[in-house]
Amino acid sequence: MEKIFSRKTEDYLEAIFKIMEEKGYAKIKDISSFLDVRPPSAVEMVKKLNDRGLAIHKKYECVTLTPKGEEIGRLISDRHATIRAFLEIISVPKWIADTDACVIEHELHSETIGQIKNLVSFVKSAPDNPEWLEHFEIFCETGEHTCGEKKHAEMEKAHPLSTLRIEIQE
Amino acid sequence: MEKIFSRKTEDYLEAIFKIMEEKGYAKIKDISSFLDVRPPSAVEMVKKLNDRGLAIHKKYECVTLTPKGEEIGRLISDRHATIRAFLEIISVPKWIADTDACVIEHELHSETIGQIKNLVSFVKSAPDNPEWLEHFEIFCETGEHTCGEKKHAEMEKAHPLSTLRIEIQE
DNA sequence: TTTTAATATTAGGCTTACCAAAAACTTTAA
DNA sequence: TTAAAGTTTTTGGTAAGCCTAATATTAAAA
Repeated sequence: MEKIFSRKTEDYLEAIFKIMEEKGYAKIKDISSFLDVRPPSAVEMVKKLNDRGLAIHKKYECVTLTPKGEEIGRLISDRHATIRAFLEIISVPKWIADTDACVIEHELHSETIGQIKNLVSFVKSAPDNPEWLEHFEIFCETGEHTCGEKKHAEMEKAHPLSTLRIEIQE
Repeated sequence: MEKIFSRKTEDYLEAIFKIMEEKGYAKIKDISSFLDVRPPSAVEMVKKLNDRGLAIHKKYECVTLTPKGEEIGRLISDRHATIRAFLEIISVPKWIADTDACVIEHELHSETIGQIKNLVSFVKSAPDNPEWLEHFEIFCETGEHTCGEKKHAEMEKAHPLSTLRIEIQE
């Protein structure tokens, strides 16, 4: 599938998809509060989705997705889950993982998403919690390899996770 | 640093930063071809950057960055390198890694970038090419853990890398 | 059933960032 | 030093998405 849809189009399709998963249909208000926009914005976009055959909507009635719209909604939703799972694996706090997944779920090449998916599968299906993940976590705290033979003098210290940093620099 | 700058603002600052790294200054044409936009677009944005104290530009003259603009340009440029390095570690082809890095280098929480940076450091500073990376690559091809004890029947096959897929689904 | 509250829609406007065409300026080459 | 070529700027327009305020419709409560 070529890149055809704008980021916002995908956002709306994903939102409607998720709302429909729960309730079977979506109202304008559901969509606008899900995406944190005002109702007129949702109306406008839903109208476009309808015209493009991605959603079905008649005035004052509920919104549903066409098969095509649903396909895209599900795809983006899956990407979201994949990216989120990956971010959690590398110890990004859940709330950040979720919003950051929103940000990067669009526009990544399928190859990239595929590899992230692989990494997630690799870790989750590993015999146990793989050893290197523990090593990684220790590395995050200390900047040292537990099993380390070489010392890396010129190596920067790892970037510690902190929930309290307000001013953030990298 | 709070999120203040639009994605495009950051793109322009990064572009000017990189061009300046090479030549010491940037011309409108350099910027517009770097970002693949037409000169009037570059002129327009450069004017804004100038007004916001991020770049210096007088009519018909070269563009340079102020210290503040340079700081941001460098930050984005670093993020780009980090993300790209990560994508290459998980076997995303270079050309995809590069364009995808462009896409996700903006708007990610510092915590997230920090953890990706940690992962990259972790792998690159590891005593050798860490064992699990090899395992991961084998996993990508076969969907199996080499050292695997448990079998995961319900596990999906890994998503193979393919340079030839035209139609892409996940 | 009628009033009220909630929701949806329209109308009109804003901002960002893009573009093409034309005009202004620089640089290069004759 | 003037003409041609190249670059930059201005002008005027477009599209996507968002907003507020006002209006229309539906749903709920009296």
